[in-house]
Amino acid sequence: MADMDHALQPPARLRGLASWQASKVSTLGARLTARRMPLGARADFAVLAALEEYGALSQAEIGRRLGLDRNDVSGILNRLEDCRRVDRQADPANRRRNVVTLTAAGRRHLEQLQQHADAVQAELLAGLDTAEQRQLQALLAKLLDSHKPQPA
Amino acid sequence: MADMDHALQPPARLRGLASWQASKVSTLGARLTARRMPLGARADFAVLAALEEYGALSQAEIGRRLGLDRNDVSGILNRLEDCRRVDRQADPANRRRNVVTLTAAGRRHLEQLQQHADAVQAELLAGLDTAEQRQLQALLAKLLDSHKPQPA
DNA sequence: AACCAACGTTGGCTTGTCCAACATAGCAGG
DNA sequence: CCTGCTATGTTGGACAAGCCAACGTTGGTT
Repeated sequence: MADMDHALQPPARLRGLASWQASKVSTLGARLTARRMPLGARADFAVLAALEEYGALSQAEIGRRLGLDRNDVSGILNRLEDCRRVDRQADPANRRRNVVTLTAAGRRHLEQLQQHADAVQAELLAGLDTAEQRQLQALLAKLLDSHKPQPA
Repeated sequence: MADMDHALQPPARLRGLASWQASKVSTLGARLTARRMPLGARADFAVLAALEEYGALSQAEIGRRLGLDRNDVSGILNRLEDCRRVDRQADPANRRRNVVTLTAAGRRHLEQLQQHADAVQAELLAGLDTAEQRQLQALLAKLLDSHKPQPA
């Protein structure tokens, strides 16, 4: 038994490697998310959340805030616009830009996704007590802040 | 200034979402890794580390310990075998299995990759002090342990 | 003998991340 | 004015990771 437990452990060289750990936690989160959310909902959630918090944004601003490429923002907005969850119009003040706005349907969809996200969050962090969960979130946030300039 | 800082922040709905944070940290680690390591070296490192720590393994065991699919293990081993970094032979005791062994070249390559991994690790965690780094690693390890049964 | 489970392989599909090229629009210099 | 330079949005494709399906082989069970 103890032998089998030991046999299933990942090697020590990986157990303490933060980039490997983060990758595994990330795919774990992706699996849990996939069970509850419709297809491609993760990116949608991020974009809708940005619009809800900051109001109208250009696509480039969305990308900068979320760490996404312009290209991918474009595709996500196509999906969202098809479902009438965002409104995309040329900015009269700067015709290079598109002003993206959250619609009522988009706001409703955001709240739905938020519930799924909360459920996934609880499931993912179930093995940690409340204090540990907050610690983990704080440490990850600090780590990400320290790398802010880099993302595209 | 403070305005612009605020403008670049991701929305609050995401900042505290562990699955989103982990995903971002993961891609950050991938970016840092890609700058130093040859192509496809992350999976190679994991497999070589497993062989170094546990000795000869079957492909299925490698997959279980690393949370990888059999399919992907197969491909990784093709790469490693082409470079003579592992040896793959049918198990005489159970002809379904392949016994995978680390070669001297594989061991050398592992140590090289370990150095790169250490550098990436340091860069990734640079924004945290030593105590915070250990805390983060411990919390991630505990989280992963709590989900052990699930991975394929 | 017949059935089922495990193993390794091939092939393909989906996400997420990223890069290159293009056309348009604003801006700065002369 | 005209000439670059930058920013923006779009299209297309490359690439790694993760996953699933199917197949043939082998081992174990009944």
